Amino acid sequence: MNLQPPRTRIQRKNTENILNAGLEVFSRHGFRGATLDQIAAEAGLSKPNLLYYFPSKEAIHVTLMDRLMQTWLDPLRKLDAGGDPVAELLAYVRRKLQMSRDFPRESKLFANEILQGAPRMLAALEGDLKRLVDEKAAVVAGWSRAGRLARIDPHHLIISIWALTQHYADFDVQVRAVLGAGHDPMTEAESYLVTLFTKLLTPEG
Amino acid sequence: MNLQPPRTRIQRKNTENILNAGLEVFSRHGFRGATLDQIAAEAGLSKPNLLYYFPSKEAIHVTLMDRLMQTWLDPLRKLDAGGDPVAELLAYVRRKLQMSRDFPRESKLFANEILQGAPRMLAALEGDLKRLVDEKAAVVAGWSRAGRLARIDPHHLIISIWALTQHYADFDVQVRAVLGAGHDPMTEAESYLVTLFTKLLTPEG
DNA sequence: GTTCTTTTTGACCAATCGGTCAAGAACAGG
DNA sequence: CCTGTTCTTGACCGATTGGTCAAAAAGAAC
Repeated sequence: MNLQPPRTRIQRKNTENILNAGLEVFSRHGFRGATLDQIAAEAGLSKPNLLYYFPSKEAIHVTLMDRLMQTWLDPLRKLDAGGDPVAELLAYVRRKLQMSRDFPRESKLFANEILQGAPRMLAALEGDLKRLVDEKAAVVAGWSRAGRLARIDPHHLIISIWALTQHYADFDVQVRAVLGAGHDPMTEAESYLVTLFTKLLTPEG
Repeated sequence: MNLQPPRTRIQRKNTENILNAGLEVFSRHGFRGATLDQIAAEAGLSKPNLLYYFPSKEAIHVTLMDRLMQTWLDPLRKLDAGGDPVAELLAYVRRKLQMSRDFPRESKLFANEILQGAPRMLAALEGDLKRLVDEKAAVVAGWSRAGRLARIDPHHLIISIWALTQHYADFDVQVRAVLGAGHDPMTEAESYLVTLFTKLLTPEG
C-alpha cells in the first residue's frame, strides 16, 4: 500500500504517473465522467495495478485536489504588501495568466470541481482560500485608502483576476473559435489584461 | 415518436419536463457524468417513457445545446451600433450578468460543454458565434476609431465580458465561499463590473 | 541461488450504464 | 360503447462501471 512519502523508485514513478494520468482524464471529463480504465490506460498500467497504488478513484482525485490547492494559490501569496500597488497587482495578473498558459489541465480540473459545486473542495475554499483572500484584500484596501490605488472592491478585484485569467485556459476552445486562426490568445490576452487592469487600478490624478 | 413541433398537450408538457430535468442534471454532472435514470427521476418519468420522447441521451443534450445557443447570444445581438458606445456596452454587460443570475444552470451547461472541448458544439462556435462576434467587434472597432470609445481590442473585450459575467454563475460556490456570508454576489458584481468597464471603455478626455 | 518483499496481472464480481421490447393503460373520436 | 392511437411500464439486454482476489512475476538482500 502507498505510504507517504513513496519510498522506492518504482513507487515514486508510478504514483507520479497515475496522478498525471488522472489530471489528464479528470480535467477532460470531470470526476464522474472519468473512468479508472481510462486513467490506467493513460498511465500505462493495468487497472488492478493502479489500484495497488491508490485505494480508489476518489483517492486519486483527492490527492490531485490537495496538490492543486497548494500551487494554485502561490501567485496570490507572492503579492507583496511592500511593493508598488499597481505593479504588484499587474505582476499577479501576469503570474496567474502564466499558470493558465502552463497548466491548463490543472485549471480545468479546478473549474470542473467548482462547476459541480465543489463537493470535494468546499472546506478548502472556505478555509485556506478565504483566509488568504481576506488577508490580501486587506492589503489592497490599505493601498486604496492611502490613495496609491483606485478605490475598488478588493474581493471582487481578486475574483475578476481569477475570472479573466482562468477563462483563457478553461474556455480555450471557445476563445480560439472566436478569434479564428492566426491568433495567439495568450500573448494577446496579456497585453489586453495589462491595459484593462492598469486603467482600473491607477488612481485618479 | 417526437415530431417538431410537439402536438398534443402531453407531448408538450413531457418534452419540456425532460429538457428541464436534463438541464438540471447535465449542468451539475456534465454529459458523461449524467445518467438517464437521474434525468428520468428528475422529470418524474420512467426511463422507457423518457426514451419514448427522446431517442437517446445525446438527443436530449443536443436539443438543449441548440436551444441554449439561440438565447445565449441574444444579449449580444441587441448591441446597437446606433446607440451611445459606452452605454451600449454597459447595457450588454448588465444583460449578460442578468443571464448569469437568472439562468445559472444554462451557464453551467455551456461551461461544461466548453470545458470538455465542445465536442457537440464546436461547429456552432466556429459558425454562428464567430460570425456574430466578428460583426459586433467591427461595430466596437468603429466606435474606437471614431474616438467615441477607448482604444481596445474588440474581440478580447467581448471575451472579457463573457469571462467576468459567466464567472459569477459558473464559479458561484467559490465566489460565495470567498465573500463569506452576508454578501449578495450578483448585486455587488453589477456595480463592480460597471465601474470596471466604465474605466476601461471611456475614451481619454 | 534462496528467501522475502514488492509489484503486476487475469479472472472475476455486483452494480450500473444506455437502450430495447412487448404488452398493457389511458386517451381520443365517433 | 367501441376502436384506433397515444402513452406508460416492467422485464430484460449486453456493455461498462469501480473494485477484489489469489497467484504469478520481478526485485532486493544475502
